Amino acid sequence: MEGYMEFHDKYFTKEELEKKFEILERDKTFGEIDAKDVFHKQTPAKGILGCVIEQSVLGMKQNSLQEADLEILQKNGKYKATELKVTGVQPSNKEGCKYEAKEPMSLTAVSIGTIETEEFIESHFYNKIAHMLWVFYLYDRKQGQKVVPYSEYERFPALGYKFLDIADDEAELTKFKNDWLLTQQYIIAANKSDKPEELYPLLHTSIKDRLFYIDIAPRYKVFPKQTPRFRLKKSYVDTIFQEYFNSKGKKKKQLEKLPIDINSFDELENKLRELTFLYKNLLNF
DNA sequence: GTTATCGGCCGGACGGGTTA
DNA sequence: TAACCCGTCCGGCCGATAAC
Repeated sequence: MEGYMEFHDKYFTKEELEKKFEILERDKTFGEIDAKDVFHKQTPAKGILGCVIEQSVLGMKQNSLQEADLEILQKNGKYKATELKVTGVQPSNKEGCKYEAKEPMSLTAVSIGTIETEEFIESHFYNKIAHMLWVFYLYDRKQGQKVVPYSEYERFPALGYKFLDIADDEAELTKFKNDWLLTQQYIIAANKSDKPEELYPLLHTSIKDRLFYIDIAPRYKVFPKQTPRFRLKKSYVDTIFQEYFNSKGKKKKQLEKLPIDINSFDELENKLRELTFLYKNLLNF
């Protein structure tokens, strides 16, 4: 099919998407949003809410291709590959906080055998996070309900959506790059040892204290075969949600940011050491 | 100091789709 | 058709805090 544009229904302008997604901001449940009745015409499976968005909101056909969900037309006439992510929030007890992220967001595999030779800017990981469109919903437990069965997902209300272009935010991208490099370097080092297979399982444990925005799960295991995957930490997912939810309706309000630019825990520790030194000298003075 | 309770996080199970 | 891949979901552990 090279040379031909295969038929796809995933091409949109940003304005088209915003128009179609208005329905997500009107306090509707997914059952109400589900015009195509995906809930009852499709075998209950994980990711059913994503299917409702794709089919009932965007009018796409069911597809599970291993490629970006959406292509969004830019001002420059080019299309921008964008990942659609549907993620849940739950009621929060934290002060001044109605909802909080429910879970970390899994992204893509830590491909051992590939990541070693990748450049960050061309990596699978980068391409997943560069441009995303997040849809939020309330994971609405009934009294005493720990887990909500799939059959009840249709009563979950949509809470809106947010475009997230990490690729366009250099400071944020630097932090993700740092996390990714720690992962890559660990795998490279493991490969150089006598028993790489014994070191792969220790990946996350070994570097988690230095990871800023991502974590890695599950642990590498040969049998039954388990391959580790990058995830956005729950705390990161929550930050993005709060940023959206707090500025919803009102004029945009940025969350407080550190006055200095810190991109890794190493840098943070250095800064703290500087400050400690500074204050110690002041006190001795 | 010791035990009970809670909540967050780690990491692995599940299961559908894809690939060899 | 079996192994593999990957996104979602969730059990259970562990550390913090409360209660004794």
